[in-house]
Amino acid sequence: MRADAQRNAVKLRTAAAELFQEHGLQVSLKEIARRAGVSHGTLYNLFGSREALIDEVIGDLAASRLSAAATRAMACDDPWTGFAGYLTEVCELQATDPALGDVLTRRFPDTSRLMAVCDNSYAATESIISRAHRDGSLRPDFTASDLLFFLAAHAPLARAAAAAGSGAWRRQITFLLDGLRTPDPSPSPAAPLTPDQINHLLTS
Amino acid sequence: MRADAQRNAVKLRTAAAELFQEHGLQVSLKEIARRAGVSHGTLYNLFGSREALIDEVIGDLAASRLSAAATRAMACDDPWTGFAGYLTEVCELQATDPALGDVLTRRFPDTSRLMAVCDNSYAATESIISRAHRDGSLRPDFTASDLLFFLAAHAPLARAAAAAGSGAWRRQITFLLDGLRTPDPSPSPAAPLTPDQINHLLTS
DNA sequence: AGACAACTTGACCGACCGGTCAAGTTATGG
DNA sequence: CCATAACTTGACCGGTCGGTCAAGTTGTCT
Repeated sequence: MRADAQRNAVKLRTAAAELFQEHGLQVSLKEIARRAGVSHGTLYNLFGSREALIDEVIGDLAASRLSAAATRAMACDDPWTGFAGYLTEVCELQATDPALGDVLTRRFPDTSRLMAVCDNSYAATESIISRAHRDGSLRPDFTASDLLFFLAAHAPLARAAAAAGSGAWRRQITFLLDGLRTPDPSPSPAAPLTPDQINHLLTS
Repeated sequence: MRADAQRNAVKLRTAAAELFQEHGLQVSLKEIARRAGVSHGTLYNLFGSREALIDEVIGDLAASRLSAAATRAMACDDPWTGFAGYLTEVCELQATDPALGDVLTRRFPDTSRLMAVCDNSYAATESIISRAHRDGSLRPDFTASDLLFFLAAHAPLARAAAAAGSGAWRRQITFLLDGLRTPDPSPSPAAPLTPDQINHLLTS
């Protein structure tokens, strides 16, 4: 790769990272090129597709943040505290960084790394949840797909609230957590989604 | 108004109603005109703006459905059952009818009737909630704005889930309700949004 | 220095959107 | 039956987007 191409790639990556974190993963590619001070043709040359760009820019970052949250949760002595902390932390990431909100909702099927990140994260979630199940602190009918459903639903509003300087979303997770550690849970009225189902539901 | 104009208005209204209920209130006006078998110029002639069309098509329907749910809730002997039923019913409306999901989230500021519907609905919600507060069955820190926040967050996913034939959203409201009737609620970590704040947050 | 490959550019494509308006059509009242 | 006001139409405007590609530029290697 020629030196100038390398420079442009760097400019594009940083512009993309900025815009992704500001406005989510759907920002227009032309806008990214504009911010990078480069023709949009160059962007297509160097990356070929939005997915490739996303993968390069967000993949590692998302992987490290999510896995950090997961390992922190598992390192927690108390399974419930670990679970609650994990949920809170992930919501915080979503509120803070629109790109991460989009990552978890799996809206970008053709990003190989990112999908792997999702899968890892889902698996980690399952561990955290089942540890809390065994502990008896988490209601037994709550599944990883329920958590993912919740996260997907709250990402946009958490983002909006955070952008407005409000922590209103924290109230929601407090309510949810109280519902999840309840000693006397109501019967759940429907079967949980299978991983395939929620995957399909989110990507559609 | 000439007879043919009247006919076209009817065609447009029904086409709009269909598309609103299928895809939400943001469908393109040209698409509505297409489905009505009429030029889009005619749509602009007869209604002038998307807001006017929405108001005419959705206003009454939304008002009647929402107020029906609210009166049913207040008619309930047990305040908690009334509250829980109201929440469930509204979620059901959102899951069933994308247009109603959009109504509650106040995304259409220039629709006078619809905004009135929202305000009425919000007031009704406050009554339902405060009745349950007085009763002691609902945790005291839960406000109407919390409910609206929840509804706004869950509308899109409930819709998607329902479209996929899944009642997964019912699980979420079960968790929430258990968190709301908890005898030993956690302290809420942030102030609730004021009506103005949540209004601004949703319309932005 | 010069040649050649690597790279960049921006015009261009087709598709959407909301919105306007002159010109043509049609209902209707006298 | 016809004049006219009411109405409809679709081309057009300016804007967005993703995406392509011929022509021009520039780095690099000998």
